[in-house]
Amino acid sequence: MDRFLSTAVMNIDAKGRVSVPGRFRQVIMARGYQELYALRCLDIPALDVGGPDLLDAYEARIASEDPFLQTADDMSFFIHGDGDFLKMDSEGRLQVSDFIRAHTNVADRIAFVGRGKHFQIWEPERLSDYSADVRARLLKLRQAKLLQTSSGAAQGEPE
Amino acid sequence: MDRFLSTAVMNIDAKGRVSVPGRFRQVIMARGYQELYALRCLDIPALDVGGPDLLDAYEARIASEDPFLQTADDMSFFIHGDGDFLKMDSEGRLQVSDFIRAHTNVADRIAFVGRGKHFQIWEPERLSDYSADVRARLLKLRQAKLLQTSSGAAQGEPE
DNA sequence: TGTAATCCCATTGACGCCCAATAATGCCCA
DNA sequence: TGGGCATTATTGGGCGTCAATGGGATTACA
Repeated sequence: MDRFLSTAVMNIDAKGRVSVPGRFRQVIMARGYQELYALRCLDIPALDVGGPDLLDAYEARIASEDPFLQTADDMSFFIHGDGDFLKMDSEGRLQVSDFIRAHTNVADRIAFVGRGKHFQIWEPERLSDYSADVRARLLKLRQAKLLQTSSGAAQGEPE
Repeated sequence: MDRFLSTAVMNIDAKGRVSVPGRFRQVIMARGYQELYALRCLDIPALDVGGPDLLDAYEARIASEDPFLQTADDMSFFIHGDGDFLKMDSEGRLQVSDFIRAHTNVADRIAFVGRGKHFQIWEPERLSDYSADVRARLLKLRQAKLLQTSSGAAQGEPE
């Protein structure tokens, strides 16, 4: 499997380092990432972390914007200038920099959240809050769909 | 048969392990699953467990969404980040992790419920409650249909 | 030359692997 | 149809391995 999946919470040691979960390290190697690039998410206190192809997705997004509008320029600034590299040491640990701390508010524990082709970094408490929000939104969506199609009832799950 | 069918309740041992029912293990092998992936059901205290193709269905669903809307992001978060791997040991047992316990409330016994292409994990008591709920809903639905179609009453039905 | 990042090695503890014991099931034969 | 046997599923628990961690030594950088 070469996708980042599941969530793991790791401890930050006295020197400010944190081990990247073994499963994630396997994915990083399988994908051939030599270095990790981190971007601050716009509307949530999390970082998107991935290889060079993390930028590809964003750049494709920029390409679809009108280059004369400010949006494209803002996006470029956000992606190319406002990110940071995360270097892993020989043990697969990375330094929890101020860049990470300031945006996520992590203190002594840090959550790694798989997102398929990349992963996210969260402060565990904030993550669980966000997770509850997401689940509530999806449940609402599901119930709305039920009302659309048939009469109520039918509790089953997605096939 | 290569579908997960029926229900089995198994004991959790002192080391926090539980044997996957032999019948389910046969299906797992027949389907060639090397590892199992578990998702927390949205509105019930159960886990959906299946192979990698459990994700495939969801990812196909995501692909049909506008990737820049929040719904697609929520779905990705739920599927990629909010699940967990269940590793089976050489005897076909799996570790009952906190991830499982927190959502299902299992203590010392755990119910495996076949759902065709995947199966579910339940706390036995809650499962029987849920089973009663499902039957009640279906019965209500059926009776409502009866009233709609034919003249009222009609108590005894063909078995 | 002080600070911080990186490397290296030791320790720990969880997890997977293995073997053995018991229980359950199906099968065969009288 | 019933009893005995063989096979398999389910358990229990010991042990080794490896990931996660802690901390000292070394190097890079300002």
